[in-house]
Amino acid sequence: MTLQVFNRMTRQKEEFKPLTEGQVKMYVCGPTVYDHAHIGHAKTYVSFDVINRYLRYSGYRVRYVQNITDVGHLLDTGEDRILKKAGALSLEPMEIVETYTRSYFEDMDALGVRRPNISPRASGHVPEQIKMAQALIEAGYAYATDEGDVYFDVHSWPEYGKLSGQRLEELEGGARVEVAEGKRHPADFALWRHAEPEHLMKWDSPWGVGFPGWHIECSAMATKYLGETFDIHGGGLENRFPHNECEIAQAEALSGKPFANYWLLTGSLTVDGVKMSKSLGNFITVKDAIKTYRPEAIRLFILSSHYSNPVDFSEAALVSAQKGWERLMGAVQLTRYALRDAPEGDAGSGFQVAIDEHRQQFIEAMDDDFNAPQALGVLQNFTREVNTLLNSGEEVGRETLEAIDAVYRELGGDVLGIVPDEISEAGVDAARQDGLIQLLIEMRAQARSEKNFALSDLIRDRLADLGVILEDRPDGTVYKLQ
RNA sequence: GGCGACGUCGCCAAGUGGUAAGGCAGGAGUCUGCAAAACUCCCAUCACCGGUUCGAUCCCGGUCGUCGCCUCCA
Repeated sequence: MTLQVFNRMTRQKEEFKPLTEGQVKMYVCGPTVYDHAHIGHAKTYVSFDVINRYLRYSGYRVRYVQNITDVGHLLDTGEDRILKKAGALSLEPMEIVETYTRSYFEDMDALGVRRPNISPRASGHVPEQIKMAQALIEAGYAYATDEGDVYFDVHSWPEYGKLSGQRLEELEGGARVEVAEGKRHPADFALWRHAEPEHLMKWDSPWGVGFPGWHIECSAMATKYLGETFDIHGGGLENRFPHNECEIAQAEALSGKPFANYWLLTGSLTVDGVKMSKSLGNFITVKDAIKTYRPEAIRLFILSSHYSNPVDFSEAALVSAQKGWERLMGAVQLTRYALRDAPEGDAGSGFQVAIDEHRQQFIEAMDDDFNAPQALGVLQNFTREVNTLLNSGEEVGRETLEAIDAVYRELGGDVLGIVPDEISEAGVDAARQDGLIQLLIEMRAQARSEKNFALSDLIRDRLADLGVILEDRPDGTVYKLQ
């Protein structure tokens, strides 16, 4: 079976065929860097991270471009988000941009999100945006006003609204926005805005001093790095209208070609049933979430529902995800313990059938529009079988153990990013810590053999207080770090 | 009002025209010095009402409800 994806543009599941055999060009709308990222961002970017990872696992070469919006994204008051923040903190706008860009990558790194191949900034691509606006004017799709603003003329582009199913007539009726001076139609959107003298981020242009509109950066940068047509355009569903719609209009009006072949949009994250967003103030930052939960558990929580569905955040859901993750990791750890002094040879090779089966099921799930929740189910079923095997008392040879470990590393690690390569605490002397714990385990074993259970339980309890959990197995005692 | 989704076990969440994965929680066991972990067993007819069909949770229509977008948001 080949990869199928649900294309929001055509509203159906389609076979994925990249423009160039073996290569995928993907663009995902990135964040506006005026505040710390929240877990709503995490949902979108972890989702696309897994899509990126799975495409690579499937053998594709991927060029993944995700922009950083650092100019032009206005509040409904007309203020630039970044300028507003800069003014409030008496900082240069670019200090704000730098601070939150770093913060964003810090958070995504912590969540195990692989960095895009290119993270272009809007402010670094102003010439490209001006050029595109100019071309749109020349082609008759945009017009400049006396004030020095440039607007896209939505009526000149009959396909405007095709992604979201919006019709211009309906928009007119529902328009609550104050119509800017000089617009021919309320739905016309800005490609370029003139800057007032006190405005800090501004550039020269054929229409005077100003700054680019929000939507045009994505069209300009996606086209620059991926070409006039590329394979996948991603982002959050809430940006479908007007942002994605405007991107399409700008790019396709100029090129006459499809902007992107497949539109993959993620469902929003809600908190107590309400969308988490900066403007509502009900957001939980990634930095806060990581203080309480393992990054892998946060990933598992996000991957527990399909990327295109909305997901409701709750403490209970996170706890449940973390427990589920611990169950998986129990088997991973058991496998790696067994591997330490595994007998050579292919004992237990009958298990290879189960390995192949589950690997196949996992691939089938992911091939079906990146169905991570189902793939996780496969991994959990696999885990039950692994636990049964490793607790059976039968000899399991190195070959089989390595094959099991490979499943966890490749599917759980490389693809889903929830199984770390090494189970150890960062920043501590792992070897010394391990030695000390082993010493205590030996002392406790001695106490147990003398039936001194008071002492053996004391050792276990005191270690548990330190976050070291001991588990007695027929073949000895193992430990887990909490 | 318009556009787009969704409504599956206590919670989260996959899925299929032929009586429904998985995780969490819960109950009963096995194992254990006791635990923990693990394993076994138990735990849902899929919002409601019509229709199509031999048969629908999955297809169509309607009702109710929830959410997103239409205004900044990933």
